[in-house]
Amino acid sequence: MADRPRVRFAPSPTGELHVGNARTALFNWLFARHHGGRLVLRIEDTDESRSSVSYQVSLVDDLKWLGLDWDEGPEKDGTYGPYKQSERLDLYTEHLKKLMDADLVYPCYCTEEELEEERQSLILSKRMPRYMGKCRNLSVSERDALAAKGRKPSWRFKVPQTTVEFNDLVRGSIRFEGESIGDFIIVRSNGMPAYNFAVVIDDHLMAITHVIRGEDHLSNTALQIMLYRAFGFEPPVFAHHCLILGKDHAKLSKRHGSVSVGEFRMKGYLPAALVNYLALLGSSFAEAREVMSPAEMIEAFSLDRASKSGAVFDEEKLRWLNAIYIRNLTVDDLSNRLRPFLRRAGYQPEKLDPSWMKQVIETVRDELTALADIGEHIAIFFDGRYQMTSEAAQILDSAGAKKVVLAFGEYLESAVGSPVEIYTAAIKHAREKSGLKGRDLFMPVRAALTGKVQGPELERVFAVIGKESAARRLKQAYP
RNA sequence: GGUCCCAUCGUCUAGUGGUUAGGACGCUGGCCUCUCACGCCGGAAACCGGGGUUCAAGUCCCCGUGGGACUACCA
Repeated sequence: MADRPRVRFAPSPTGELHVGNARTALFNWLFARHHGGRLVLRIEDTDESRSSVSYQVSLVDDLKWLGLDWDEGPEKDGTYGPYKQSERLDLYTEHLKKLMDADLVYPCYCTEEELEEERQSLILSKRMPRYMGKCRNLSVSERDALAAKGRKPSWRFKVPQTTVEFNDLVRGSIRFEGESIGDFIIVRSNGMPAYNFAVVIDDHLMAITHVIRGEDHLSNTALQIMLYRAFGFEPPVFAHHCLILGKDHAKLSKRHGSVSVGEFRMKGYLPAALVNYLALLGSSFAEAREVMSPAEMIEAFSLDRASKSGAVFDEEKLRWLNAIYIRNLTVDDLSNRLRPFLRRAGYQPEKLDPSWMKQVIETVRDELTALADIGEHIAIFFDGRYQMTSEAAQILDSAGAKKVVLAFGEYLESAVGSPVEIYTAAIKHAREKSGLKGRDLFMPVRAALTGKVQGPELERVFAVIGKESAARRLKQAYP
């Protein structure tokens, strides 16, 4: 293996960053960092109609959010730029000329309608739908005639009838027979390079040593290797990792639910948790540990531990990891990250007392599995927000419960001391007054105080709510 | 249909010829506890099928079967 590998992540800015692509980026990142190589970020925006700069911005933003930094690419100058395909057009033209001179390509004047027609008739006759090479042997006068009609040609590569074989780093030896491949377009009639053409030129010019990408590119590899051969370029090493699947075992897509990094971000997943989860999907590390820091992942990463079969995305497991990461955050960090989610839940974090808020967060953090869940957990701390559930009302609906709550409230009126002291004494008072203990003692207090039958330790809840608010709530429970 | 890839608990995976087939999520029983969560202890749960090779096959080979990807002037 080259001692300083150069790898690349080459997304097209035609949508939000998909978790599958994020995982490809992660694998490339881990590979580069593990081997002390370089990661190139290249924007593949040759589809003018689908690409947009706003997607490019969000893509770059999501990668940064995930903590996956690159060494060359947008915002990072390098000697192999530009790193955006739309800025490399002259390079493609130049390379097309080389193939023209070598007579390895030809112009194709077929319209999309004609091609579609051919495809349909091939399907009807149960044959493989592929381009049959109609324009391959057009004479000069025929070409001129077509051009005179105003037709702009696309350029097709003359696919050689050879076998293509290569060694995939995760899958081993793979071979394709040339006959099944039709002459494919390398430059479109609008002058833009097609994917297989642009990648080969860019990967070569950018001195990419390892192409690590999803299994969905496996069959493209054959076409690309043909182009490498046509140019006389040395192909890079290929590694095709498995795809992320949905519950139905089909490639993960929008219809399966959340698929973009942005969506998971909105739901309140921590970037570290998402990265950790993605690393676990379809790959394993030497030490069978599930929770790993980026440094540990870099250390243990190896492509030959990448699995070959697809991996079903399991949000439950992501949630579990996320909860662990949330618990490991400092309270200040958690508070900062929670702010936008609080706002979205209708709170005004900037108007709340920071130390009080810190106490609230400390109290509920153990039950938090995603940041966006914060709203439902902290309602009990706000007088105007907590609501009596039917289970709680049921608890309150007994003579014993009333006795407990009244006694607890009675003590509060003249109580002095710290909240914990007051709480402890009030409970003691209620116990003595009612003769009840355990569940019968605590549940009524909890129900009256929070309106719910479950939640954090009562003592902590009381400390956060405070004596006055507690007294008000008790009165409200038994007006 | 064609080409290519893949196949261990429901899910993510360990396993590289000899294991009681291990771990994690989820599920579940218990402990902790006023409750939930956290935490701790336990449980159920898998080698797609058939042929070989071998003293021995989850592991190697072949054939089925099943699943997936690709099959665009998208990447």
